[in-house]
Amino acid sequence: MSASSSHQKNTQRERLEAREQNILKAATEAFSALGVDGTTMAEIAGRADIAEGTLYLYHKNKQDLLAVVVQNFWAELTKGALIAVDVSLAVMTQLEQLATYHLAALIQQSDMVGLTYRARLRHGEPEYQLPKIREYVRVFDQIMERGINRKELSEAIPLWQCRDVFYGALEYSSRTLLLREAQFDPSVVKQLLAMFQPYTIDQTPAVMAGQKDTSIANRLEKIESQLAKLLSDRESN
Amino acid sequence: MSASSSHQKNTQRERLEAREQNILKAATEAFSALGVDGTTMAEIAGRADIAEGTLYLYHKNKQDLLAVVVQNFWAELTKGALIAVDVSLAVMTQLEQLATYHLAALIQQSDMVGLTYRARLRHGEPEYQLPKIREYVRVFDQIMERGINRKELSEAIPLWQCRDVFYGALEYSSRTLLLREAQFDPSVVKQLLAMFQPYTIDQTPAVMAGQKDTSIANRLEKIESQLAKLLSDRESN
DNA sequence: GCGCTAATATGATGGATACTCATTTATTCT
DNA sequence: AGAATAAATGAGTATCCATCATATTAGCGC
Repeated sequence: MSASSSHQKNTQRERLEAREQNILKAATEAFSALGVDGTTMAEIAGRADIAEGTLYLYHKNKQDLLAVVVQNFWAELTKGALIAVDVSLAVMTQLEQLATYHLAALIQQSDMVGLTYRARLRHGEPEYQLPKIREYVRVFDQIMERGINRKELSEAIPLWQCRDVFYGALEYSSRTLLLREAQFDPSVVKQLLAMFQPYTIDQTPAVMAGQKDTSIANRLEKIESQLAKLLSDRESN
Repeated sequence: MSASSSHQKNTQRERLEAREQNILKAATEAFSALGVDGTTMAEIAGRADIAEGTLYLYHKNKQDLLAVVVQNFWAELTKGALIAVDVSLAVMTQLEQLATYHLAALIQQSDMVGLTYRARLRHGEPEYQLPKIREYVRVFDQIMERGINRKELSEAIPLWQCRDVFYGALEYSSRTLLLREAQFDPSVVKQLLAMFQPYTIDQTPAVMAGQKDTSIANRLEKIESQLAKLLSDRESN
């Protein structure tokens, strides 16, 4: 029956897929624990229960395997970020959620940050940027775009510069926290978001500001009309 | 004569020092051009015109040599930063000078950033921070301290978080600019500094704002009271 | 079930490189 | 000048990435 043959095929494919996953897991754990230079291909092969040569059927070389490991990490991070951000809330709240998620992830999986820097170095130099990281960064961009569409953020906001401030500050903060052997610190996120405040268009205050203006204008108008009345009275005398 | 012997000693020491400098220069250029993995000890030895074994009289191993190269870079950067910052100017201007200097340096010597990440990885893992980098970072801290002392910055300013925002944002920005093959962009510095504005205590504007407020409020009140008097006088007539 | 073919897995092997060490060369001191 | 000390050398070693000829397994028609 075709079902049986396709079942065979599936188990075969599944075995290959499982092996692929085994290698990925083994490599991730090894790189993470021992560092890139501390990890030999033999070590990875051993952890994945395959021969050293077999690794090269799945990955061109060590650098390539590292890139796959790192890309996988950022892809998973993207999934988590999309879950962590609640699109229905205010944009600044979404940013807070993303920042919190990002900072916590960097602290918890700090090894991956180092591996990411290492994976970027292709020997054909042009300081490549990994596609999965681009996708991850898009989560931030999407929030900002929503903010502009919803008129919660100024259209004049310099998007890419904000992005660099956002991710740059969080990465450096995570390193600082790790250096102090400190835990996640929500004040980092709070301070960072406060710096974005100037770009927000606070809905209610806009109205309040208008009210203030009208109150001054009203007082001025009243004064003007009273003055005019007085003057016209004086002239008529 | 002792002068002659000391002269001998000096030239000897000078020769060793010169060799040390030769090695440093050769290693810096090689690492910068070829990357850490692309640079062999033989390559460095060749560029420094010495035998491979001689390298190991000056540096324990490749990793150690890399660390020296990177430390030297940051030490030079510190010198430059201290020159670039004019202590007599307003603190926000000093920050602008430092940011400009830092961003320009990162763009111009972007290889060094990658080498720095590589140098941090000691095999005895604890994510060491290089002393010369700490010194460099102190330039920022000193400016901020000055700002607090001079009452140009709020005492409540979260120092280390600002530091991470500052350096994190600039490093990420430099990467973005390089990725776009763009040049130095002063707007990056301007936008970044604008985000620090809330922490400043603007001297003259504070007074001016006070004057404006009191002046407008006072003028309105004065006018209103005068009007009220006139009106009441009119009524009494 | 049974060959035949194609796909997959293996580990011995080659080449490259970081680092060592016995030996050689230079320098200092008397 | 000559002994003693310091510096330099490069052949040798161990390790590791990557390859490839060989071995094993799976797919499939009969």
